[in-house]
Amino acid sequence: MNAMDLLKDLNPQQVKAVTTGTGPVLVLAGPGSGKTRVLTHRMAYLISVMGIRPYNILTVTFTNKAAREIDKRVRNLIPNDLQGILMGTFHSVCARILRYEAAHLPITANYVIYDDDDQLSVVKRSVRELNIDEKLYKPSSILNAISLLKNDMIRPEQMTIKSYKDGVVQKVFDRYQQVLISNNAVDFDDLLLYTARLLEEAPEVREKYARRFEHILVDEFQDTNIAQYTLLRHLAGENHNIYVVGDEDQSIYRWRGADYHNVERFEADFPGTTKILLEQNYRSTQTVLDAARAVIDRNRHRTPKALFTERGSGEKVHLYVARDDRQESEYICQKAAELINKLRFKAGEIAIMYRTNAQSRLLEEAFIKAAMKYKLVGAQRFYGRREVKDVIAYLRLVHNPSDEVSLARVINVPQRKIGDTTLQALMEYAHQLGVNAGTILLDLVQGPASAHWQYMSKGGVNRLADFGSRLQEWLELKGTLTITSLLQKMLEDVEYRQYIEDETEEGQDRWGNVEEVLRLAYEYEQQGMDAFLESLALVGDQDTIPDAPEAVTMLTLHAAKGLEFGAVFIYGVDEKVLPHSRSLDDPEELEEERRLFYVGITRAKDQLYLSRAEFRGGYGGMDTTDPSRFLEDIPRDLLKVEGQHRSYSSNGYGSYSRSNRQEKQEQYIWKSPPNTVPLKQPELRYKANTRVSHPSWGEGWVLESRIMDGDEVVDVSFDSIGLKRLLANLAGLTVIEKK
DNA sequence: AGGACGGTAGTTTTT
DNA sequence: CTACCGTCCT
Repeated sequence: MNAMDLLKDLNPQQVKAVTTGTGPVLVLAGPGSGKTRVLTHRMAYLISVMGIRPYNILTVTFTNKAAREIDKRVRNLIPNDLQGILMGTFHSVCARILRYEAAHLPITANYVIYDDDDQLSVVKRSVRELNIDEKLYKPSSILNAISLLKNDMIRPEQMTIKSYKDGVVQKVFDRYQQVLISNNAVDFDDLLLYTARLLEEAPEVREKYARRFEHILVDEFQDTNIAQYTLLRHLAGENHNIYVVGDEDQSIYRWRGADYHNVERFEADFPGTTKILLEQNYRSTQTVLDAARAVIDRNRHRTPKALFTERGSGEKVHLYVARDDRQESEYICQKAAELINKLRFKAGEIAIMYRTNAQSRLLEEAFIKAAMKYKLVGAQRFYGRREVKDVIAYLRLVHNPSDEVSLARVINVPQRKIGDTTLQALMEYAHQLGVNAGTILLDLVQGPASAHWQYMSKGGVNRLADFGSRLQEWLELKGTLTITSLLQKMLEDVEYRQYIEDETEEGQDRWGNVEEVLRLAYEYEQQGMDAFLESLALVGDQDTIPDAPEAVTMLTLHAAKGLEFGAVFIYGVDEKVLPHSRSLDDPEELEEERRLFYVGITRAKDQLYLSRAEFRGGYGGMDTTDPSRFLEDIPRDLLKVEGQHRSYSSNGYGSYSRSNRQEKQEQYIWKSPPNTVPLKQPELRYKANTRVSHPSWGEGWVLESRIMDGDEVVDVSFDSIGLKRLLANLAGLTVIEKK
């Protein structure tokens, strides 16, 4: 492909970004401005115009999805020209480097990667061994602290101890790391950390990679943490050809260690950086962009961007103020139905976003009631399922018998009468001798001849030895069988199927999940166990969720990043929800909440619906709310307020705490009775024994119809699917005949 | 080893 | 309010 063809569909800013010279480049790309487009065209430009060999290019992303997308799009531009390129997520690139450079590390090349659950179990064990009170210091909070320290590349001994808790974290951190190393395991953070340290401390390794990667490209740069930034700095140290793309305004992972100040650091560390702004937006209407800009402009430490579009101003932003959160969810459901039925929106073009997962519940209820299809993003994870983890743990154990976390997971699953006491005794004994439980287990296979036999409990030792010989056998088979056959053999040996597949539907599902793992294993026959386990650990299941274009998407604002929808609803734009109550006392966190709102707004192509409720279900009863402070920043003339409640006297967004106490009193009056002016009871549109027709379920008989909460609720027995409860206003039923 | 009870916490989650 | 975890009891 020649340069002309490559550039023909780009705007001037994009052309500049794609064709700029070598050296450090910082592309700040507003939402919808063609960030991925620029990155992929730049890669194609490097290879086909500048003649760079793919082997000398490194491209890193945060998600597998992004990596796949970029790969696909570059191949589209320059087919068959990517041989030798290294492209992948930070974690997978690091995993590869570490496998290759294991000789420099405290682990061997067949190390396993621990996920959150595994990490937590190591922390728990460490906490117990150190006699720390789990009530006072929750393992999950300690783990969180450890993770942040690792992201910042701080070793236990480098910590500043400001509180007793810091001291606890320090001790656990130290122990935790020892356990990981002795298990020949790394956690997600270690992948980055080990690589960053390796490049920092081993000049010959650093030079090798820094020379190879003549050009480095980074996606979503604003989300890098210190470890990632450090490793990039070292990798780019030789050639300085580092091309980073990002947007400070979309940095929403501070709590995971991401530090958008890396954008500022970048300019300082790489003098002569070419900085390019992409400000033309191809996604949203000008109204949406103006609202977004009004919200984000109040943040500091950012490069101001003037997003513009050629799409025209479009519709106003809808703001709906509901009485309570239930009504708010019903409103959204109803509006979504309207968009689909009246405005011919595809359900898949509609998304509902919220701050916390818990908020999805009322929405789901409303959708179920209205018989509307929806899909929930990020609810249940395939790899998080118990049976999947069990099966993987078996495989990991055979791959790396030092892995005590996996051993502990499977040694009594299915039950082998090896209880906690026996296992603890085994591990303690092993640690005293400075070896792993697996080592002892395998030695016990010799029976009473084993030097360790007498140190185990009488009852437990035989059962341990039994499991040991199983493990021994599998280890011997490992070299001869394929992954699939080995896995099948193991599952048969332990009668795993009988264990999980009971008569229930759930049992069937579970076995189905196991079969899915087997199927995945089959795909890795050629690449081997290392690659298979690595991909299980590092490849999320984002794309194992089937696409459902006929359903409305419900997702958190975080999960919405990088996506776009024709119509976007943002649910719960109230103080303490967005911004979240936990962020209120920290200005940095408030800025991040603001970015989160910004990300949500800028997902919308045509229609944006913001909603809030004057009463919201707290932990106990109902709480009164204040409108989100972010709403105040959106100019009134961009909004169309659609709420139907209370006075709009104060500022038009529903109650606002100008005179809070008085307001509250007033609201309580409002609450009881709930409808001071009783809503007119709508008349029943459907009666029992009426033949009706539904757009998707066909015909059925009305069994009963009544008014609930001011809505007509109809029970219909459909010929196709049986009994359904529907809202008359939304279901779109037509009467066929009356009996 | 599994069920019942009680206490406690209750954001976001690319890998 | 509920969902989850740990503990205790059978």
